[in-house]
Amino acid sequence: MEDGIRQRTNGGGEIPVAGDERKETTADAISRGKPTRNATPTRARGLDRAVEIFQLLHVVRKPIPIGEIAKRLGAPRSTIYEIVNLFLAAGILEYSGKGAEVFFGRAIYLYANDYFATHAVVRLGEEEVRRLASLTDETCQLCMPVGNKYAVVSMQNSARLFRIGSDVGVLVPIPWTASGRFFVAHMTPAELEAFIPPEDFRLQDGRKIDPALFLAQAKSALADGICIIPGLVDEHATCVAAPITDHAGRCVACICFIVSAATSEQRMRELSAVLVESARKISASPG
Amino acid sequence: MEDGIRQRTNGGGEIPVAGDERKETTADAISRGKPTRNATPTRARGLDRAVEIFQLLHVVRKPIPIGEIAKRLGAPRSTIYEIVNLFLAAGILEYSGKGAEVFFGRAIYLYANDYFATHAVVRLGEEEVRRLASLTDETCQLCMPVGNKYAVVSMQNSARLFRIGSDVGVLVPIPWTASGRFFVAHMTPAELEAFIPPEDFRLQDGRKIDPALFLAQAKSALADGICIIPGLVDEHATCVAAPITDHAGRCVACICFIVSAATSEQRMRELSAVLVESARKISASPG
DNA sequence: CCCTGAGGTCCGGTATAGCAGACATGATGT
DNA sequence: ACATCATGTCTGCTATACCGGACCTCAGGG
Repeated sequence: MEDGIRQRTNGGGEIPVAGDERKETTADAISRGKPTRNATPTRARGLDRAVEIFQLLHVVRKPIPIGEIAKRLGAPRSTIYEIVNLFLAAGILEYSGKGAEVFFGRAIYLYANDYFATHAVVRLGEEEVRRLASLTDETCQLCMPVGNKYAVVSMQNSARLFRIGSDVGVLVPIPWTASGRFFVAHMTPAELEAFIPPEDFRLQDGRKIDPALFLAQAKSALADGICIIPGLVDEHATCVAAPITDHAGRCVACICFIVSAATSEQRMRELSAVLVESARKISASPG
Repeated sequence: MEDGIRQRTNGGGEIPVAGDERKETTADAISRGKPTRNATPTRARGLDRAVEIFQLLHVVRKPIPIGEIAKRLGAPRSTIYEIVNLFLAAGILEYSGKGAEVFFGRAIYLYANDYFATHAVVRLGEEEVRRLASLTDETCQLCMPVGNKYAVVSMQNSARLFRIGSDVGVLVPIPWTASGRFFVAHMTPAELEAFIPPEDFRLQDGRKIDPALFLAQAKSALADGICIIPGLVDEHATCVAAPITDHAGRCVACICFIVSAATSEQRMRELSAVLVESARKISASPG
């Protein structure tokens, strides 16, 4: 499934992935306003290619031929073969689908297991998502930031199902939902501008979000401990989110509901209370 | 492929991790009897370091400081910092635990989700493991090969719990269990010798397994469609496994019970029948 | 048949990524 | 106080990893 804003890559060197910033290497560099303007189309190194391959596989979400990877990345075939073969041997990628196609491998799966085991937030968060969804019969999600996007880590649809744009695991621009507000609430306007790719302020339906308004919403959401934003993912949907913080008080995840915009104020208050309670419970835990 | 004189770049310091063979790149190369001769301790490339980092994190199974990674890999600190920072920016690794420690990141988790979604075997296998464990009240596992080891992908302990040596995700030498038999049953003795590191034929209690006997057991297991081996993981445990095959008939996973060695023959037959049935059901599915 | 376009391998040259090691900093211990 | 150790950054030299491109095979399709 293509999600809207894809520009067909017409023989170019640009990766067709919706926003990514693999050029920035250190965490510090992200907040810096580094223009990333690199003049010469120069030789790339294997590690960068590797990351690009992972990101590409993630957005296509299905096995693709090795040659296709090279084509989409605008990279030399020989190089991609070399790298992919290395990862195949390590089990990080594996042949999948019809013969010549590759995808993520078992090793990745095991590594994710390790991640899961050490992260109480994810473990407990997924539990809470299931619990809240069955308790309230609303669509509930656990979201976490990934680079300059965020991802739905876990989702439970309500019985009276409501159309949801995003799938589990897909990277979504931060301005697109209420949850995103919490991930940037601590930033200055300059930091925000450096952090969010400009195109991410454009919603799926074409409307633009004003960065200043966005940041104001974020600050006020942080102060309130809850964020309610209507009409973002969908004209008829409202997003309610509460922040989950680590021991240092930084927002590391959000738990949220996607509800009908027609939901009564009374019920919104109830849902908010439930979210805040859940978020607090998870935040308290170590990890 | 007739010229054996190709000098595969075989450098790289030895990683102190129990067996790994990331140097062999193609599936074909695995069956070749390359002795992994290691020449000069030369400069390693970033991609190899990256794989080593992943494998190290996987075996320690908890966040560790970046400097510690360098030390354990015998790699220059500056290099490891560079690579780790790159992966931190991509969300593949992330700071975790106390400040300076790093571990697998959210991106890995999302990639694993993609893997899971495209692999019916894993999805259905995990279901079956839960079902069989509750049905029979025995410890049940789903196992898959990873490189020249195998991993427990999913495990459900029985109520009357029985001491199990391996944890989910840990890489285990193939000769150590009944399941392993199926992964190598198609090989010739020469292929087997090239594939399994010699030290893997030594069990935890020090006993050695004869490769010839091992292969004989494997062949007969394949013919029977079931494999019952007592006293491998533990003197008082017996391993029962059935193979799950892909559309081409190759064994891609095993589902197995770990039961007491005192289990009656009658019950072993019942358990075997259940396993075979489950394995057949999963094998039939596409993916 | 030949032509095209896949998948996959191999090779030599050169831009550059990795290495060694210095340096700054902040804990910790005695 | 000093000594020790760990984290993290930076720099210049040079071994080599990436690249371009040739090459082979196989599978259609006309």
